[in-house]
Amino acid sequence: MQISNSTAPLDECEIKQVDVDKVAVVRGLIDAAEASRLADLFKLLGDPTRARILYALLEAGEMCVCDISETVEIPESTASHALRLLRTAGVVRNRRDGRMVHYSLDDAHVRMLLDLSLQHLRHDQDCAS
Amino acid sequence: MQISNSTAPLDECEIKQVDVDKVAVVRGLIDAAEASRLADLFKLLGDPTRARILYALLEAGEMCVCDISETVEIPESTASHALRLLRTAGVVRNRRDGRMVHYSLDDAHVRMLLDLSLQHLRHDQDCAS
DNA sequence: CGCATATCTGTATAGCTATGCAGATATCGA
DNA sequence: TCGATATCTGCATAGCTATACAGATATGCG
Repeated sequence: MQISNSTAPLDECEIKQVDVDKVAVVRGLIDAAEASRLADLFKLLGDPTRARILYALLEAGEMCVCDISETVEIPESTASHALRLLRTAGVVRNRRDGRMVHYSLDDAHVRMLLDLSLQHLRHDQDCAS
Repeated sequence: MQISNSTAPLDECEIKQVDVDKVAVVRGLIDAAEASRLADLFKLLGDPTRARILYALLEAGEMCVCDISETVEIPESTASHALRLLRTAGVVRNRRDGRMVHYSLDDAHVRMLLDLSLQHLRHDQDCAS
C-alpha cells in the first residue's frame, strides 16, 4: 500500500497503489466487456457435462442427441439443455435430418481451444508422473 | 432411438442408440477423468473476477496483490481468494519480495489459451458488426 | 520488541445453475 | 389423421460458489 511512484497522488491518501503507472496502463488495456465475454465463454466450457459433450464431438465430428446422451451417459433432456446453451453461444451447430438433429463443433477456434487445453492437461500430467 | 446399425443388440431393446459403433468408439476415446480435469480448468477461467485478473496479468506480466485489486477493482481479500485458486491449479505463480507478493501467469499454455480465446471473441465480434 | 503494512484465511450467505421430471413440439410412416 | 419417435422446454430444487467482513499471519523498519 506504500506509494512509491512519482505520479502517485500524494494528496489523496485513500488510493493505495504500488505502481500507479502500471495500474493505469493495464486498466486502459483491459476491456471490462471483453473480460466478461471471456469469462462467459470459459464458464460455458467449465461444466463437466458440457465438457464431455464437446470432447465427444471433437472426436466424433457429428452426433445426434440420443447418441450424445448415450456416449456421455446422461438423460436426453440434460443433453438437450446443454446443447442449447452451447448452440446459443455459437460453440456448436445443429443440422436437422428428419426427426433427428445432429450436432457438431461450430468453430475452428473452439476446436483449437479444446486441443490446446487437452495438450496443457496432458503436459502437466506427464510432468507430475 | 431407432436401431439401424448391424451390430445393434436386437435382444436388448432398452438400449437406444442410432449409431452403436460410433458411440462405442467415442466412448473409448474420451477419458472421463480427463474430461473432468478439462472442465475444472475451464471452470477456473470461467469466473469474471478471475478472468479479469488473468487478463490483467497477461498484459502486465507481473503484479502485486494490491495493484491487482486496484486494477480489477475488487477488495484485496477477494483478489487473494481468487489468486489462491489460480495458484493451486498451476495457472499463476507467485514470487515473494519482502512484504509483497507478485503474481504472474505460470504457464505458456495458459497464455496461449487466453490469446486464442480473445482472438475467438474478437473474430466473432467483427463478424457480428 | 512494537508498530505498520501486505497478504492470507475462516466463515457465513446470497445468488446462481445444473439437473431431471413431466409435458409440449416436430417429424415420419402408414 | 393417428401413433411412434426424437428432440425441446417449463419448472422446481438441491448443490455449489463467489464474495466480503473480520481477524490471523508474515514481513520490514526502527
